[in-house]
Amino acid sequence: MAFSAKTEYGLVSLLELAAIHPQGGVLQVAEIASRQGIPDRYLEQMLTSLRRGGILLSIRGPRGGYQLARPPAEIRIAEVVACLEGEVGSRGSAARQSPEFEVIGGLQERLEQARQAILEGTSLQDLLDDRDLRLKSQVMYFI
Amino acid sequence: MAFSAKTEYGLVSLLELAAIHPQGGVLQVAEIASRQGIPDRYLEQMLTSLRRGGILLSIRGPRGGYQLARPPAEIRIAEVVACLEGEVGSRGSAARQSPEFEVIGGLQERLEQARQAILEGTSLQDLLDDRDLRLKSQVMYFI
DNA sequence: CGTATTTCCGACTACATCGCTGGGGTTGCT
DNA sequence: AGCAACCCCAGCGATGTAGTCGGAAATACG
Repeated sequence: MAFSAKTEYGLVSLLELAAIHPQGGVLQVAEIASRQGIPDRYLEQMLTSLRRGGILLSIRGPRGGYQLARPPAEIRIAEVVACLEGEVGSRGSAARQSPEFEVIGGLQERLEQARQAILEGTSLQDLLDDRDLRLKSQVMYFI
Repeated sequence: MAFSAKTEYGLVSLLELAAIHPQGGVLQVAEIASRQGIPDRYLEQMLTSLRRGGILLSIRGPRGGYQLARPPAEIRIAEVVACLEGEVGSRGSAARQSPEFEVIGGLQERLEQARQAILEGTSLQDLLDDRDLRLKSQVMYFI
């Protein structure tokens, strides 16, 4: 199932920050937003969530911005997604109590576990490597 | 990710119908609805979708109702889910075109494929077996 | 010290979707 | 004919999503 815009925007921003992390990179909201074509006042909220979740650090004032709190290899995507689309409590309508509903619930659990396994097994570094691969093959195409 | 109520209700109804399929079972909307505590006028719509999708057959008039169009082993859950939560066209917001967005898109594709693999690999018969197992162990508990 | 720049916080709006209800129409058994 | 079931579709309230806005707090810089 698709990510929400919140989650996409947050992940894209983390990718940008991860790309320049070895240089201790800091980026401003407006910078990321204009580069990715995202409304900057909206992106602000996602980056704030990520800071509250301990994934980003922020620097206030002029020449401020955001940077990763840890190296990309130590940031699991599961953590990021939980941080961005979480906080919507009260899961569904209390799950009916017939054996049939329980069976369906079990199926949903298996689906959720499969999803979680992928998100847990993917780090920001993995996505960064993927991006670099795409970038490189695009360059190859130009030659 | 969680199923919508539409999908849950549809699957539960199919389970009820599958349980009595060997007897060529037919059930009426009101029957299923009251047994599962679902609003009957709402359930009607799901069963109509399933009929349009070729998963159910309907019999009109008095003594009418719904029955499976095929044996439960030949009904894959993927088909059912597609039928129930489909028909929402215009996939998202045209997917931004930066390499970073493409990487995220790739991740979403992998998630979707994992989900689809489970749904494709599960038949209505599998869920029915699961239900019978739960039913049996509940009986054991009473003794 | 003052000002400009940046993040921080919370409220607000517009729009879509979801879960559900209702009003008839059609079919077909008896 | 008459009733019992499915059929179609229109609408409604609640909720969530995407995006906007106004202004407060922090801080680099002249």
